[in-house]
Formats: sequence, C-alpha cells, structure tokens
Amino acid sequence: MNLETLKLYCDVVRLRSFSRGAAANTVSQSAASQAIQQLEAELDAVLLDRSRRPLLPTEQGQAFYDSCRTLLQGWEKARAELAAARERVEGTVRVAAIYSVGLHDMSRHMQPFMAAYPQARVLLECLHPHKVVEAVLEDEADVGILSYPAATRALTVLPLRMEPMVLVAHPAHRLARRRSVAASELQGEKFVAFDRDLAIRKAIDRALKQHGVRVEVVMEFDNVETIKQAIGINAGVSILPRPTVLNESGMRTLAVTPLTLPGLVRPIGIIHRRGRRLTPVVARFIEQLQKPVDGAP
Amino acid sequence: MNLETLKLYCDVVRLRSFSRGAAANTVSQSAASQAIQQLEAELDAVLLDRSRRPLLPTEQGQAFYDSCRTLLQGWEKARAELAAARERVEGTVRVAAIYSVGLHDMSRHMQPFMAAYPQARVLLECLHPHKVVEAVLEDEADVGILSYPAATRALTVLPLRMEPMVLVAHPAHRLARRRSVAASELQGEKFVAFDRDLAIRKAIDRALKQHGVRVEVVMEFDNVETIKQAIGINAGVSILPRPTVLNESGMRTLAVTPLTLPGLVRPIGIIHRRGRRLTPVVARFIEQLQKPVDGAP
DNA sequence: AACACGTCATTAATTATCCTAATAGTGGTA
DNA sequence: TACCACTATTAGGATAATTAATGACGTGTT
Repeated sequence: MNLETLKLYCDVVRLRSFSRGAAANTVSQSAASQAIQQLEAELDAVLLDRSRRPLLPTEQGQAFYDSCRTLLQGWEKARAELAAARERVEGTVRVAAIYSVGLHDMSRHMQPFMAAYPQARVLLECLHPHKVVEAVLEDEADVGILSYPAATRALTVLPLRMEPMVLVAHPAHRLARRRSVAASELQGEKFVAFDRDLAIRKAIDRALKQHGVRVEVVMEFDNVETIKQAIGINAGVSILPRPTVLNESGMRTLAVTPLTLPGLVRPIGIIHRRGRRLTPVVARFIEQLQKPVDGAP
Repeated sequence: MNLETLKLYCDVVRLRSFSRGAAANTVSQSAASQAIQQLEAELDAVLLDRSRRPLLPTEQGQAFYDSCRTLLQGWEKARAELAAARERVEGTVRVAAIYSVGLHDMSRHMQPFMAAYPQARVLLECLHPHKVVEAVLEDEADVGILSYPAATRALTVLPLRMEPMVLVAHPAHRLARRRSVAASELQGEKFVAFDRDLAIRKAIDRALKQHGVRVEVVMEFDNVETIKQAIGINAGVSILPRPTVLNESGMRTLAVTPLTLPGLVRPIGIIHRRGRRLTPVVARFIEQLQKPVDGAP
C-alpha cells in the first residue's frame, strides 16, 4: 500500500476524473485506473461509482477520501518536521573540550568561524578529559578537544598542536626569578600534581623519572585552575602547559619559567567518531580549529 | 513511499534491530536493510545510528518514528471505518415505492425476508412515481417499486405482477349493486381521475377512448387514497387497481365492481440501475418480492 | 433512437522494483 | 586479537508497475 496511490485516489476524487487525476500525478490514465482498482481490491470495497459521469465516490469512498486527506497531510507534516530537524542538526556543532583548552580556543576561533557560517550553531561543553571521550563515543558531541588524545577503534584523532610545558611557581619561590630551570633542580621540591589517572600526570611522572628526579607531591587535582590556586598560596610548584598560564604570566601573579625537560610537551588533539562521515559544518569547524591563529606567537 | 516500509521502520526501531524488524514483517534482513536505506534516501535523512549496538534512532529518526506510528494508526483506523461502513451499506436495502404498493407489499414480504436475513436493514420510502424513478437513478434507492415501469438506458425493469382494474363507486351509486359493468355504461359518468401526468391516467384514458367512452372528469389527484376519499363523498366513480381497494371492498365502505375493459391492467414492476451488480442482500430482497404470497387469491 | 465524443477498463509487452541467498564488513566482547 | 552477532552489499530472478493501443460504456446531440 503506497502513499502515491492514496494521493492519486484523492486527486481522482477531487478532480472527479481518472484522467485528470492521472495527469495531476504525471502517470497514464491506465496506471491510475489499475492503481485504484488494486486499491479497491486491497480494501475489498467499492470506492468510486464509475457508472456516472462525472464519476462520484460512493459513501464509503467519500469517507475514505476524507481519511486519506488527513493521512497525507500527516505524512507531509512528518516530512516537513524531518527536514526542519535535519536543518537544525546539520547546522550544529557540538563540541566537548577539556577545561584548559575549551574557552581559550573557542574565543580565538569562534569569531572567524561564525563570520564564515553565520547560520551555524556551536555548542561548547567543558568536561573532565574522560568525559570528553565519553561524550564523543556516546554521540553527545560531534568533536572532542583534549590533551593526550588516544586513537581507538571507535575514535579518530587529528593532532592540533604541541604545548610546551613550563615550571610554574609562586612569585616568592626560590626558582621564581630564574631565566630557566633544569629538571634536576626540582629534586625534592614540593609539587602540586594532576590526579594520577590523568594522562598529563603520567607524562610528567615519566619525564621526571627519566631524569632521575623525585618530587614531593603535596596535592593532586584534576584540573589546571585548581593547581594554579594551590601554587598561588605557595603550596608547591608544578609543571603546566604554557598556554594555560599565559594570563598569570603576564600579570605576574605566578612565576612561569621555561623548563629543560626534553620531550615533555602536552599534545592537544581533536577526536571524532571513526567512520562517521562528518556534516559539512562540523568539517569546516575542524578546519577552523586547525588554522594557525593570527595573534599566536 | 509505501506503508509497509513505514511499518518495517517502526518495527526496526521498536525492536532495536534490523533482523528482528525484518522477521516481524516476514522479510529477509537484506530486504529490511535495503528498504530503510531507500527510505532514508527518499527522506534525505539519517534515521538510524547503525554504528552502535543495539542500533539507535537519531534524533530525527525518533521524531520520524513517532510520526510514523501516528500515521500507521490513522491508516488502520481508516481501514476499520471502511470495513464498518461496508458492512453497514451491504446489509441495507433502500426501497423506493409508490404509495399504493409501498406499505401493502412491504407488510406481506418483510416478515419472511427478515426471518431469512435477520441482520439486514430495510429502508422504505414512499414517493410519487416520478420521484421513485429519480431516487433509483440518483442512487438514493437500490430498488424502486412502481406501476407502469419503463425501461430506459439506465434502468432495468423486473415485472412483478398485473393488477386488474375495477370500477369503484360510492355504495349508494347506481352502479354499486351490479355484478359487473361494461365500459359503455360509464358514458358521461362523473369521474374522479388520476393526474394527467401519471402513466395510469394515460392508460385509463386510452382504454376508455378505445371503447368510445367519454367520462366527465370532476376531480384529479396524484394518489389512490385521495381518490378513494373523493368517491367516499360520492363525487364520482373511478377505475382503480383492485389490490388498492381490498380493504374498502371487504368493509363495504366502497362498492367495487369488475369492469369489462379488455387490456386494462396496472403492471407493477421493480426497477434498478442497469449494469450495477446488486449486493447479495438486495438480490435476495428482490427474489422475496417476486415470490407469490401465501395468502394471495 | 442512432450517432459521436469523451471517459474508463482491459490487454500485452516493457520496464522498474523488490526480494532472497550468499558474502563482505563492522561493532561489541572474551 | 579473535570471535560472535549483526548489518551492508551484491547479483540474480521474481514480482509489480507502467505504458500504448484497444475495447466498452455513459452522455449529450441530432
């Protein structure tokens, strides 16, 4: 039972003619005749009185006509709603990012992107790194931005940049005035660290161990902001990605010093679900993120 | 776009599986896969997220699923209404009859007919003869019962019986006591006639003229009952079909006398639209009408 | 009443569509 | 990583839809 047949039936009734109904549906008169005979057969009912010119629907045919009109109207409505939903969805980029890159990167890229795609809608959610991965896997986000991105079967990674890591200390700290610091100088230092289950913590631990340096971990947090606060009360020093302390460095609220610790960088990457073809808007958004920013060093 | 595909889609979404949805519609998994791909293509939308087990409808797919359920429900409703209407229509006989045979014939035939077809519904409408023909032509009645039925291109006639015509007079009339009356004895008689546009009037006029008899028409009516009333006040005599004056003859309120006027009979017939195949109930009803009645002379 | 005209039904051949079986590809899981 | 269950793909044969041509019929006209 197909909807074109119902449409045809409605047109035949409305136009009081098979041939005109057929023409309205750009099929031959024969096709219309057969289609409606088949319709009548399937319904086991006589819908039209053909022994009358112009033809007239039977009582049942009239009732069925009314039902069909409602039905077809509902179908058109469903189609229209679908098209509207698609437009809405396809114009949206859902971004999940870790706190330390989320707002920062967005502020730099949002304006040029919105200028190029004014009708686009960007939804940004800042999450814990694990939650970023989860959000992308669960299709709650189209793209994820995070550090130490790991490709899996389900995820594709697009490398974005490498952030150098710097020593961050209270301005009153003994290492605060130095031009640069060697790894060995951190031996035994009070250290504000990332949580043990974060990739950045593991990377820093590994780098320090390689240089035979042991620090005294006094606090552990899951995000950069809290670590900075701890340093602010001189609880210890820490090693953080340079971009996350640009402000504090400029305002001299924290001392930021280059660190001689080869190989220690924080890779930032974009992830999205593997195999999934990206909508144009999402693809353009990723391209925008990958562009070097004007004001960057 | 066919409704089976929509049903299939709903089942696939509901059962969270192509294979189970296919099974529910007794088609192969391959067919289901192809059908829904085609559906998505026609709608130009991704309805299902297959890269997830069990599969999940997209946001649009969910909305479309809801629409489809409503749509399919509406379709089933339309079907059910149609079936109900058909049952109602096919169990109904619409009869249009002239006054003088309507109630009389019905009372004789209704009981045996209803005994044989208890679920049948008989609608009787008593009309002016012209209106009977009109009602059948306009498909407002399935069968018509009338006198002097005329077959046309659009009407089929089934002869029912020939009613002998008798002289009807006031009991005090000079011809009231006679065993029989010859046509010539009506010469110059005051006569209560049918309207000029009725077939029965023309038949009587023709018969009288053939015998060289002229009567004095003092009144004209379009129905038997009024003519009988006029005779009741001795306004004149008339010639009427015998069955229509059976009661008055028995009760001696009117004098009924056989009339020697060869060829003067009133034919009663059933008419229905030509070429139209009659529903079983209508056909049985006609058969019932054609049966000789037990208590008939 | 016979005719002509427009309309619908029927037919047969072509074309398009749908369906199945077999097979390849993919996501989840031990 | 291999396996399992599920879905996509492919090619073929069956089924259905479509059309042009033709026949049947209702309607208005002469």
